[in-house]
Amino acid sequence: MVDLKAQLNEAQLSAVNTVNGPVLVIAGAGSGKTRVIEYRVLRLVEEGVDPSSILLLTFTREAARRMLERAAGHDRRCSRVEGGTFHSFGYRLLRRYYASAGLPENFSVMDEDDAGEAIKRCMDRSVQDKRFPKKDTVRSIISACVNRSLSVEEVLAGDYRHFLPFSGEISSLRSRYCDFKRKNGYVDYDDILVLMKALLEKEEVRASFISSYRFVMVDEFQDTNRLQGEITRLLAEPHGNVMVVGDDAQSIYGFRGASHRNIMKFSEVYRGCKIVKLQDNYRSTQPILDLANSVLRSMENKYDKSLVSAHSRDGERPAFFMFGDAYDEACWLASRLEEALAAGQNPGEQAVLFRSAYVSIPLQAELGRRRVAFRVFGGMKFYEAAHIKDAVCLFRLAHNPSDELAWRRVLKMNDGVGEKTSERVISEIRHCRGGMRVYASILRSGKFKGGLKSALEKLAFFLEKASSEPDLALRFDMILEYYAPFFRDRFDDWHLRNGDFTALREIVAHSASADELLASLAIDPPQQCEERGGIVLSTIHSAKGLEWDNVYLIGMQDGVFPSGFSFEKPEEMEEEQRLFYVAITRARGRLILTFHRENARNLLTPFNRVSRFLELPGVADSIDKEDVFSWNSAGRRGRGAYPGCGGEGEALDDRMFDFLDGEV
DNA sequence: AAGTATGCTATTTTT
DNA sequence: TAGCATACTT
Ligand SMILES: Nc1ncnc2c1ncn2[C@@H]1O[C@H](COP(=O)(O)OP(=O)(O)OP(=O)(O)O)[C@@H](O)[C@H]1O
Repeated sequence: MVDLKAQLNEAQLSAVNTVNGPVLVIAGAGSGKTRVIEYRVLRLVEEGVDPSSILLLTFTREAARRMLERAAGHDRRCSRVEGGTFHSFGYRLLRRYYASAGLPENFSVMDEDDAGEAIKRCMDRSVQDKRFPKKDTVRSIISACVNRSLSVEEVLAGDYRHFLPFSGEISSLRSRYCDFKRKNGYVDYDDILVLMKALLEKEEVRASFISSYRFVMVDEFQDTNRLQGEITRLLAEPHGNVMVVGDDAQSIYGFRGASHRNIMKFSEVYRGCKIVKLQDNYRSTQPILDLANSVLRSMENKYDKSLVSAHSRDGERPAFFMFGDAYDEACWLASRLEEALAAGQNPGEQAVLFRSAYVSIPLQAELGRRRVAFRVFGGMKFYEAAHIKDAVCLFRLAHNPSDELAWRRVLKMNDGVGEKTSERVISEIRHCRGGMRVYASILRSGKFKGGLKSALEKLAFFLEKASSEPDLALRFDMILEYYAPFFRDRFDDWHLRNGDFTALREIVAHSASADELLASLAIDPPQQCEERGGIVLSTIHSAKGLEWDNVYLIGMQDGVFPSGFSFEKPEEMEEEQRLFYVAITRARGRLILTFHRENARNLLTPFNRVSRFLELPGVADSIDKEDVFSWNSAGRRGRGAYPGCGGEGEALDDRMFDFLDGEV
């Protein structure tokens, strides 16, 4: 038995020991909320609760894996606890009850790319007006409707005023898109939640499935949306044993329909629930927390928190550096990281965080040049690259020949085949039923002529061969063989992209089934497939819940962080500020912020001012401004006299921000 | 008629 | 840099 008292403070202990009934744990960053879940799982299992009757819902699958792994370190049975995201759990539910959800057995999960293509296809028929929203915008609008439980009009009125005249058109497009999904057995991300909720309301499912989960825990509850809140309620209904954990000040997914409403209303929905507040911060030194507190205090929405280091840990004050351009910033940081590694620091304890993925590109180039190992989290995912998507669509087609979106992509790989020709071929096979042979025979039938004919014959041959190969890795090899000529033809840099296939093959080889593989590519995309270890480069969003000894927050330009898209929207500005709070509180002992002048982002709006967050009351006083422009890639010191950029420890003042508007 | 080359524009965060 | 509209080519 693990001695809980040695691992947890009193408040944590009371949360862990409240086994029955609803519990709300609400507390600031680094106060040990995740640890509460970990030890509560452990305690339940050690008490003899069947691990498979415990359900742990987290924000990413990785987070669940980490928590359960740690708990399993104390008691191996914990690894049998059911854990994952709402989406991954929902997917499993749909696999089991597909019929009740009105889905065919071989339904497939669309990623955003697929959803966009499907919408475009539904759009072609009606829309002419140039001012009509683009397919990706339509997708966001439709998604917002689902995630925020609003009508198209309401979403438009809130965030897309200029599209209000198209409200009717978008609504009908939405229903055409839904028809398309239903006819073709597709499920998009939002459908997973919608169908999941619908299933959980069915008697059949309640009796057999829900009742097998006797303890439900949800982490990061401040970032759940309305549907997820409902789902949580339904899961907990039979027994009321539900623990939710979160920090309203860390709500950073409002753009995706999440609302801290769920966590704020929890105690109203569950009257008499146990509320646990954790006061002590075990993660960071007090100087870092002082900065975080200043950010919290200057928020419009008052948070009644103040983070206090549990052991009054003192340490370095956060430092701020400015650079003349992105390259200087990258070189300086790369050097600093190299020094840290040379001094024996663990690369896995160095994290570079940024608001948007593109900010990290110069640093990636520089680290690559210096052969420093790093991993990237967030931003463009590996599986979204065109060549990977091509290979995956070939895989999908071999697995399920009624996958219309995969057909479109695969057909268009051929020269001379575009929108119209692929549509023609698809209309021939659309009403096909049966196995691959039926589809192949249509491709070979005399309906097609010339180059198209031979292309389709090759495709038919490949599909029959691949679909009859049971071994997934061997099937994947066939796919690469078929794809190779297209690949080399289409991508000049194909030799650079080749390594990705090796990585993809690894994933394929480790998958239990084609269904599992395809679902996990969509629902739980591998962030990246390169080697483990190395310095961490991550968007702040992807850094949620994590911590490192040294954190470098780069790209502190106003317009980058906070994002310029949010300037006019107070609610989004608050979210940006919460994001700043999240970023700061990832650091254990050292926090460094950097700014670089942008010379040529585009001619209209280079973001050359320092983030307004650094001007917030108390913030400047919590940060040491280091020598400005004192370092540059040429290794020169003090690149000339810049007004207001002088000496050591000088407090940030307005001049510093203003001079940047002038020519440097 | 359909496909493709070219040049313009907008460019966040993610299950 | 990708996606889209437009003009050009087959
Ligand atoms: N009672 C404790 N004694 C010592 N260390 C603790 C205690 N509780 C938590 N910690 C440590 O504090 C750090 C932060 O804990 P944890 O990740 O659980 O915080 P959190 O509240 O989930 O943070 P966040 O809100 O940022 O996700 C971890 O390194 C954890 O091991």
